[in-house]
Amino acid sequence: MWKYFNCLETEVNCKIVLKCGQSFRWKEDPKLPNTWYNVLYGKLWHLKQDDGKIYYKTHSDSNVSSSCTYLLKSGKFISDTEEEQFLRDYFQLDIDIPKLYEKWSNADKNFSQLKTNFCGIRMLRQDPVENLFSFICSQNNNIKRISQLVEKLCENYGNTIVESEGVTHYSFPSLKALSAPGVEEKLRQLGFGYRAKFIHASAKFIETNHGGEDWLYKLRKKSYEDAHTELVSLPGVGAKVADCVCLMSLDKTEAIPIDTHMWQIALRDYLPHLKKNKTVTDKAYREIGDFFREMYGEYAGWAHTVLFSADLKRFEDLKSSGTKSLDKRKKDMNIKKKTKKKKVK
DNA sequence: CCCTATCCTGCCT
DNA sequence: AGGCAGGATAGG
Repeated sequence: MWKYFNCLETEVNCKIVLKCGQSFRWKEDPKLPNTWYNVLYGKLWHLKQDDGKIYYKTHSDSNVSSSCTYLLKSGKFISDTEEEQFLRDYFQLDIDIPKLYEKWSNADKNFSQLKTNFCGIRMLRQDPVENLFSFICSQNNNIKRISQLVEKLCENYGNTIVESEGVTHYSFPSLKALSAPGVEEKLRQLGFGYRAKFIHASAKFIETNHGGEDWLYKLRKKSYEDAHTELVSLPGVGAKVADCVCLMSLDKTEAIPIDTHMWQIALRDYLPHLKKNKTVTDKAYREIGDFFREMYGEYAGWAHTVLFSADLKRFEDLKSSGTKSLDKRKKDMNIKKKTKKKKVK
């Protein structure tokens, strides 16, 4: 039933990688610990990491997979016999993470303290359509609600892939489905708020101005700068979302999304002089990105994800260890805000 | 260039 | 019942 290949946790740490906010659809199976499932490219996938191996199996009722637009780096479509190859591509296993960790540790003392507790954190190579629209949903939201919204997109505009144990699993919707008339109204009704307009408008924009999702895939072949410039021309896509898409699905390893978490990390540990800023200006945004790119090199975006995940994990641990520590952290943040305001005045 | 207000909603306190 | 969240945008 399960197939597998060898893969150490120092290479891939599924527990973190699948749940750190790169991708919003991986769910841990409550009955099978350390097991996750998700629909990718027309199939329902189950993954399990154990004993230096990654186990996997897939299901699909329909032949949706034959119509999916996904291409492996080799340029081939995925078929049943190529599932391992697909996973190696999805996890980008040709990239030697321990070696990169070594490099980043030498460049950054702060990083070297993380490397033992947070090993095996790497970028997934996601589908650009799912990646783009998930991150349009992400603005002014937390992971939990982003996941809920993404799921609603799939339920309402995706295809049924497989039904098992009373649960229907859907694919992520196509660009065409999201650009159909009435989508904005429907999404508003479903609780997307002002993001409804952006989702519909971006889908339509790509369809009419660029001729469909092929344009998105082709951004993989363009430079980081070019791809970024193209993406921010979409409605609802600013520098941060564009960098997420560049990094997570367009093979731009140097792209560094600066969200409020990374902003805090940068102020705290690397660029304290930016504390004078009230908001993340375009200039500061670039300064932070350039700083990390200079320090970490070609795969700076991947290094950023390690910093980010470590910070996120700490925060979640605080949360689950009781409300006391959460309150304390919140209070700390409030105090900081107040003192900051005073300084400005 | 920097700053501010506004956009929606659910989840949290 | 009010604050706020893994932002984007328009306008001053």
